[in-house]
Amino acid sequence: MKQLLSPKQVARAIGVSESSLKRWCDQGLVPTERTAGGHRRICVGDVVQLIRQGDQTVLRPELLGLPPGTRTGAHNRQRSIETLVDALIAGDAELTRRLVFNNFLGGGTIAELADELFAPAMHRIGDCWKCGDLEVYQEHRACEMLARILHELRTILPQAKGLVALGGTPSGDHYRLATTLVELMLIEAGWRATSLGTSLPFSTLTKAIEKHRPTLFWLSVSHTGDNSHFSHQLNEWLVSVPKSTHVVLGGQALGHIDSIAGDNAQSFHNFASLRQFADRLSEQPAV
Amino acid sequence: MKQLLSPKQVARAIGVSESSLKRWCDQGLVPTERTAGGHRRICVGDVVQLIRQGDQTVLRPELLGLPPGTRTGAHNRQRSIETLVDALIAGDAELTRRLVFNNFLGGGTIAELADELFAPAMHRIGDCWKCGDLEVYQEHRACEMLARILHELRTILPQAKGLVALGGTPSGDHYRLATTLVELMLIEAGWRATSLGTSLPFSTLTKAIEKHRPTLFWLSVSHTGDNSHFSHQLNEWLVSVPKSTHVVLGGQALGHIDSIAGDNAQSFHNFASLRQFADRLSEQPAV
DNA sequence: CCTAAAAACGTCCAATTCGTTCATTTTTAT
DNA sequence: ATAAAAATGAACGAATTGGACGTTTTTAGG
Repeated sequence: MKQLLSPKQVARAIGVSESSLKRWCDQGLVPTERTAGGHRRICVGDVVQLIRQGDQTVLRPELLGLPPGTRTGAHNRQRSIETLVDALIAGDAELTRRLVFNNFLGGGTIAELADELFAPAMHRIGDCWKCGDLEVYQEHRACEMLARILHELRTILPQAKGLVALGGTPSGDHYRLATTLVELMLIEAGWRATSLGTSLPFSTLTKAIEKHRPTLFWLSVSHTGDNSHFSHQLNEWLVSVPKSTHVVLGGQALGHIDSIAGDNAQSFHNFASLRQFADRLSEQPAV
Repeated sequence: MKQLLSPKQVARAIGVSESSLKRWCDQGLVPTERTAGGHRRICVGDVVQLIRQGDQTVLRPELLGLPPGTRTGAHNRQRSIETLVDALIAGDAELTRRLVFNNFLGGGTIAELADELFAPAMHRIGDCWKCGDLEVYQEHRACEMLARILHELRTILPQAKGLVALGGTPSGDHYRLATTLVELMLIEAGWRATSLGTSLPFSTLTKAIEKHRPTLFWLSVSHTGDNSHFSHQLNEWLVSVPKSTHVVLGGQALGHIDSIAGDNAQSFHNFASLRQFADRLSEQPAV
């Protein structure tokens, strides 16, 4: 439920006078709702947008339900990654949350955040895991924490009523983060995106597409059992997808796949390019 | 035929105080009927009209649309479950959220919510799935939606600094909801509970316990591959857990397990009894 | 049908917010 | 460097909000 705040609360949270905030509301810089009596009500998501777009400093993040210690400003991405990795491995949920929110409020799209922060961090954790430097539970816990924070971010993203997108991961692939990130990114880009979850057989993907007729369908492939078998199944499925649905593929495990069949399927190696593709689709809704 | 709501219900739905709403009714801003005794009754249509056309009186339409549970009557719960199942199957995230939040804010603990709402609903969905009445993606999507809402609930639970609890699901068990529910329930009960995630090998559980020395460790078992093999591994692990950690077991798949080794392990069949056990543990922190 | 608990009534009041004006500070242009 | 323009923050009376209270109506359950 979107939390509504009074101008005074918002003003105190971001450290400006109530007068200025009211003026911004009246100028349309901040989407404002009104009570029947004429009092302004502002929802947290819009405040967050204001903070991200402008260069407002958050003085009292706790008033917005954001983690304490949240500041905006220049961030060293490299340092952020390292700190984040440490926090994730240590299982420090609070620190993780603060780091993510700091980077989110500092501006930049979800796609950038995914490419420059989450992907490198999880990649690094994956490496440590393979080297045996990490316990399984540490890796799993890290994913859990990030997933939780992504869900939290989702609640403060403005929800548009754009085109429909669906997606998920194929059978045997239980990696949830990537598909959740795609969902978030598309929502930020104005889509009505829904992640169907993980480990979905191709047959049910077909059913979902038949039922919801999405403009975009993403398949996040982080892990495949038998590569050639998967490749075969994938291509068989791809050609069966109706032309009205654009299929996009992504994920580490795609490197092992030879070719991609179907003339409305494409694979992407980062979130930024996928975002670009999605934006182009949105601009020309006539398919 | 037309649904009538009390001022309190409408007030909560649109996010204003009951006083204000009553004033608006009396000013004629909201068409209001009266009972013989003088109580106001507002019909849903008028509220949505007030919101839609409302020159500027948009607040929070998202809570509208259901007769909020007046009391924990069995009748009402039954209806809640059915509505929830429908919403989950249809993939209606908004309605699902509304239902869950209404039931939570209407009073009752997480344990009650889990036993009386989530468990029956998911059980029903599981049944439909087995009967083939449901697509795989519908079941997965339902889990995704619920998981997201649980994470949201978590953010509004007060975080205490009580005893430490860890938990998760064993290898091969990817069912996330149950372990998340236990985590939530324990947090509500004042614990510092962390779910380590799903599909965790017993060896890493041991490592986690060694590292964090939790007072309580839960294992949520919804799915086991080979029952006898799992049973053997489980019992072997149980006896290896240090005495300072109480292990609790739960989940549908536990019915297939014969016996439970270890004198500090116990199994539970519902959330309420687990909650009781956790409360007793909290009261006598000296172990 | 009757009883007790829960919800809603009407009223009151302190706190908050409204719209406006105005002095002060910051930015921009000459 | 100076003046004009724009943005800020404080102050004001009027209006709105939301919580508290004791009383009355509705509802749930024996």
